[in-house]
Amino acid sequence: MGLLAREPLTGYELTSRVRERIGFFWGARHSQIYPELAKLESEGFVTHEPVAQEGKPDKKVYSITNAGLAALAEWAAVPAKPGPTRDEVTLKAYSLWAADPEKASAMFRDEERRHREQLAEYEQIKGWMEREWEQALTDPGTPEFSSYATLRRGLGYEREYAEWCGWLADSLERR
Amino acid sequence: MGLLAREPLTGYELTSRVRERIGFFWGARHSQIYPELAKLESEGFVTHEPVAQEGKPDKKVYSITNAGLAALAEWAAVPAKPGPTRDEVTLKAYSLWAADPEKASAMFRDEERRHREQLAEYEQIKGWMEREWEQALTDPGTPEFSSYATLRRGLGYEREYAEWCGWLADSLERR
DNA sequence: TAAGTCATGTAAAAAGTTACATGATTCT
DNA sequence: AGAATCATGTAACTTTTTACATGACTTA
Repeated sequence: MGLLAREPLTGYELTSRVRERIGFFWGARHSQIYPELAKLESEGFVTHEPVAQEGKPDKKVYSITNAGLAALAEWAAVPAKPGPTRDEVTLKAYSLWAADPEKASAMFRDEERRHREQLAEYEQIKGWMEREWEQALTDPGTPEFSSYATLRRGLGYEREYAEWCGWLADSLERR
Repeated sequence: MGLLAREPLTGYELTSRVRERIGFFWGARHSQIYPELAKLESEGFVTHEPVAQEGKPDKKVYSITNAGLAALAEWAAVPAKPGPTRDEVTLKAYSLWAADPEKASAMFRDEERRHREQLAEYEQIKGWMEREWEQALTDPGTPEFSSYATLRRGLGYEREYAEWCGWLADSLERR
């Protein structure tokens, strides 16, 4: 719904937006999205308009309703109950003492590289946002500011993760 | 299994260890743990010994087998496939533009406070580990080092999260 | 006397993933 | 010719959570 509040989308587009735009902190497959859209529609939070297309299958363009936007605004400011974070890499680190140090350090080097790549990508996007959205970013009431805020979270997360992986790999190599 | 590799435990103790020791990066309730222990036992990765107690219910003390330790060591150095991270707080931030800025900033201040508290707790434990485990922490082949490594991850995670929440709350208040 | 700890399980429900199913167009 | 994109759904399966179920002892 956070995505539909910004622009009307088809289920298909929603699926790719989830992956591309909010993938680092939320995930959902199309098999989850289509039933969820139907459910949200039955609750009055979204509506759809059928759009016929030539040369492509017909599609259903979903948009958020006033009730949906109100529910979203309400939900966004209610404290989240602490759900369990699950990080398999950290879980592996907890049993690393039992593993082969060479394989382990290689694994963490690789993990570090991936986080640094992601970091570089976010840094690019951040630069783009600051150039393109200059004005909007001064106002927390714009979707642009919200996007920028979550991006900053991703940036910090990846930086911290990469640094930790690097430190751990260093420690394993200097044994 | 990562916990059982360190010390034999009952299902009940395992449940509390999961919460207390690895809670920030992994979660499991007792209703998941008991069947899982039975499954691991049928696969030969753990065994249990019944222990009769006076004044308390009898218990089953589980320990890891050689096969279990080998499987754990193997698993620990195999790259984790990137499972979906799910962070409801960041998801909320993505729709913050639609919410009441005052409620939103209060929520993020509160979130910040919680992360700072957790950070302080981890800092205490870190100090304790560095004092108590001085020797073991120089050797990545010890369980102590692994515990220390995951704690450092928690520390970095909480610090970054708290800082981001603070930045976001500041931004919302300076609107 | 009420709440908390120790102790182990099962059942039902919710959530999420993987696989099944189809089909035209466009790009390589 | 094969892969990718657009497009929407369902079914089976796995995982996880919440609730049900029991019971003695200890502490406030």
